[in-house]
Amino acid sequence: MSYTVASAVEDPDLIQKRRKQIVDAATELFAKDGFFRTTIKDIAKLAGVSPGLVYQYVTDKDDVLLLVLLEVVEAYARELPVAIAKASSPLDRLVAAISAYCHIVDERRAATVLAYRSTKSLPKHKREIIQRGETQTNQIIADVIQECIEGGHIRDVNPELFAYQIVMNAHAWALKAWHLKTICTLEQYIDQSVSILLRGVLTKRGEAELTGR
Amino acid sequence: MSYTVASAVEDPDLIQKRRKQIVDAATELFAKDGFFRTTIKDIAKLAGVSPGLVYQYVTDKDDVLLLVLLEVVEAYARELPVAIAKASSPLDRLVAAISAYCHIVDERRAATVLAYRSTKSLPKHKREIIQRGETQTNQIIADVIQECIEGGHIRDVNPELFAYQIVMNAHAWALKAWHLKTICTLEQYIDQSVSILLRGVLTKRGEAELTGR
Amino acid sequence: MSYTVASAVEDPDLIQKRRKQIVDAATELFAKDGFFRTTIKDIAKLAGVSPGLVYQYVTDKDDVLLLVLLEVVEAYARELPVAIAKASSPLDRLVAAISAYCHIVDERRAATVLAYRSTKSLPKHKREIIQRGETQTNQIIADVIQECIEGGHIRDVNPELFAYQIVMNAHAWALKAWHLKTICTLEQYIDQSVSILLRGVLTKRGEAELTGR
Amino acid sequence: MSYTVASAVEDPDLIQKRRKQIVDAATELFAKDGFFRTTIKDIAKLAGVSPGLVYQYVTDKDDVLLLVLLEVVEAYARELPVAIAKASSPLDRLVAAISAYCHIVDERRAATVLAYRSTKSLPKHKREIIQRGETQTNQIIADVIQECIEGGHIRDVNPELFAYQIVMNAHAWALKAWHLKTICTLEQYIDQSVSILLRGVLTKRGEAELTGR
DNA sequence: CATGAATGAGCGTTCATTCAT
DNA sequence: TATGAATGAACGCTCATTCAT
Repeated sequence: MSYTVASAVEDPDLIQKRRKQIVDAATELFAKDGFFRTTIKDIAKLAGVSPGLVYQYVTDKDDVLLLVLLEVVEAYARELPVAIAKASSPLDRLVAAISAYCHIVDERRAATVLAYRSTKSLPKHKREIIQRGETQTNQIIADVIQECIEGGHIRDVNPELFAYQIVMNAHAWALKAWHLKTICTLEQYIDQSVSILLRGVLTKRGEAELTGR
Repeated sequence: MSYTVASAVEDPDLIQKRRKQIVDAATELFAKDGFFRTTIKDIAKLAGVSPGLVYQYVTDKDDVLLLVLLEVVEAYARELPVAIAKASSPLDRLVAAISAYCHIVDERRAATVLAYRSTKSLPKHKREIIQRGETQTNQIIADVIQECIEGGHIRDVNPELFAYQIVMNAHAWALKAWHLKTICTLEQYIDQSVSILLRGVLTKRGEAELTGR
Repeated sequence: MSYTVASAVEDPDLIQKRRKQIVDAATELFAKDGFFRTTIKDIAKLAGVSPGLVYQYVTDKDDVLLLVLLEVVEAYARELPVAIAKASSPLDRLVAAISAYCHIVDERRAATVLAYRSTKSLPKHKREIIQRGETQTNQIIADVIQECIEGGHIRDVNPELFAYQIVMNAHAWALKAWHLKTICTLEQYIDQSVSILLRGVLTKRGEAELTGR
Repeated sequence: MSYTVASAVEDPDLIQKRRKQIVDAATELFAKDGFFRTTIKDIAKLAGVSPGLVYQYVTDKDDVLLLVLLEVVEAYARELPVAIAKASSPLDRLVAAISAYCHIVDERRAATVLAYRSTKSLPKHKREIIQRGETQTNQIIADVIQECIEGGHIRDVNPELFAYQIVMNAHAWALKAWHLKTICTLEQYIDQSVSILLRGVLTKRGEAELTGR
């Protein structure tokens, strides 16, 4: 997930501190009002700095968005492996992945929606940085799937594709929260997701394994 | 799907004709450049009318977006029932729904992505009009699911929730086309979708029914 | 002196009218405060239009400057031939050129100074448009000089170079008006200019010709 | 050429050293990019100091310009007398002045152009400091002219005015270098300048004197 | 003395919207 | 009805200047 956003300031600690202020404020405002309706002045004000200050840590308004989306993508890449690591068997890892992804999304609903709304507002090059990050996170899930296939726990589906279905299923919780929240809780959503997504691919052995508990 | 977008012009035929010009142009441009980067002038030019003319058929730039999204939502509501009607058994209807929805999405990839990006740019009231339309379309699928459950073809899942999973699965084809297109064709995508989503919920009877052919 | 400054407005009469308003206002302000200290808003206000209007007739602030300088350069190209045409002999034409150029400069002192201050503020390409116009005007004088040389009225100097000296001598009246005005009138300036510049190059015949009157 | 640019620093040696750094850098940048397009940061960086440091030796950005222009004007005042002193007769001194001024200009073409572009950017008071310096340098030439007149070498022209013509003739070499350089060398330029400017004012005696060699 | 992060006023420019024709 | 010129508020961004360290 390599990227560099240029800054006029040298001190790395200061850069980190200021960028956090800016990104936090921007995330909140972008999520609430959208990228285009949010002004740099709004962000600066909420971050408690001057508008000019922002441009010492960022080249563009685009860059602010990039930083915000990067933060989201990195949070996924950071938290998902941790959740998976707790499970010991391949199948448990897969269940954990489905469930964990939904939880991570739930914690960052606004930011996840933002990613869908705004990634395309980024110039091609910056957009690709985000997409690369996304693909890498998906790969983590695809690897678990691959492992399950090789272990004979689930049948031979396209791992990448299945990973995408799991991811999209989780994202749906954020994208359609306005409605889903009216018909079920997060835990119910996860249960039905696991039950449908997983049962659709389990082998006999996998099935036995899962119900044996 | 009731809504009214005010117009200064009286003649309903003219309103329809002009709005079609405007909406067609806007759909193309919004999809390509996004709502905020598209100007009323751009739309007018592509529609072959003057910028002032637009405001005789629309109150706002927002209104243009509303009209565009309404058109998308209505297309779903129009085409989905047709596709389902061709199938004779409940289970076939469900398979048809999953497949048809993917096809409809594929034909309107840009517009579907647009809906995700831009619905939130609408003021609350207008946004709800769109969401209402979406919910109605989902209901069509939920009804098919309900029918399958009652017929004992699939087990007792939450119909609304399952409908959402089917819808999101289709939308994913548009939202992640940039990557999915690199790993499979639409038909492969549909196959794996049906296979996973459906197998996850089939009852013994449903299973027999499906493999019996 | 070909050039085109793009305009969003179609009607040529309107373009001409508005551009005149804008250029007149800009010329006054640029001359008084300089290009960089003058804002588009200042220009618009003095021209009696809105700031946005300016950008319907001009692409850039640079373009305003280009238009202003073009007007100056064209005024030279327009008025100089007229003044020269009145004289019947080559030598008279040369005297007329020296004198006329000074008068033209005097009438546009501010604009002439502006050209010296600001031409370099133009991007290379636009700058060259101006320089081309300047060179063309110089050529008019160089031609008269050539004619005088061929007629044996003045000795064999480099016509282009001598033309430049005549031009610079006139420009000096604008560039150093702050001081020259304290030591002589325009007519005195012209007299001494003619007397020095011309006497320095006259042949015997030319001398006789001139003093014979 | 009295002037004082205030400084927060006391040590005169340091002031001189720092100001030289600043002025050297500023001269280069102003000449290349113009006063307004050059930022204090640019200057500081090229001078190898911090932006804040600049403001310890200067009150204003204007002040930097003043210092730069002062340096130019002083260079003229310093070098011209030296060149003249070498000549022994009044007429030789006049020829030397014309020639030397052109050489001095040639060595500082960029700075000379800068003076024309930017002097007016100075507030009235600071501008007058520069103009005073300029006038003093001109006086040096005017004095030589006066001497020539009194000695009967040249006829009775307005010394100040003639001095201006000589100065402008030299400045032209810088101002119009973009074109003059394409038609002659500096030496050719000087030759034609001397030949035209001088021959225009020589008395019989002066003429004899000059051709006698 | 020197640094460089921080400020904030102000500029060029865009564009939704209006309205005379 | 339709046009398109005109408006002006608002935005992204720059940079001279200040000041705590």
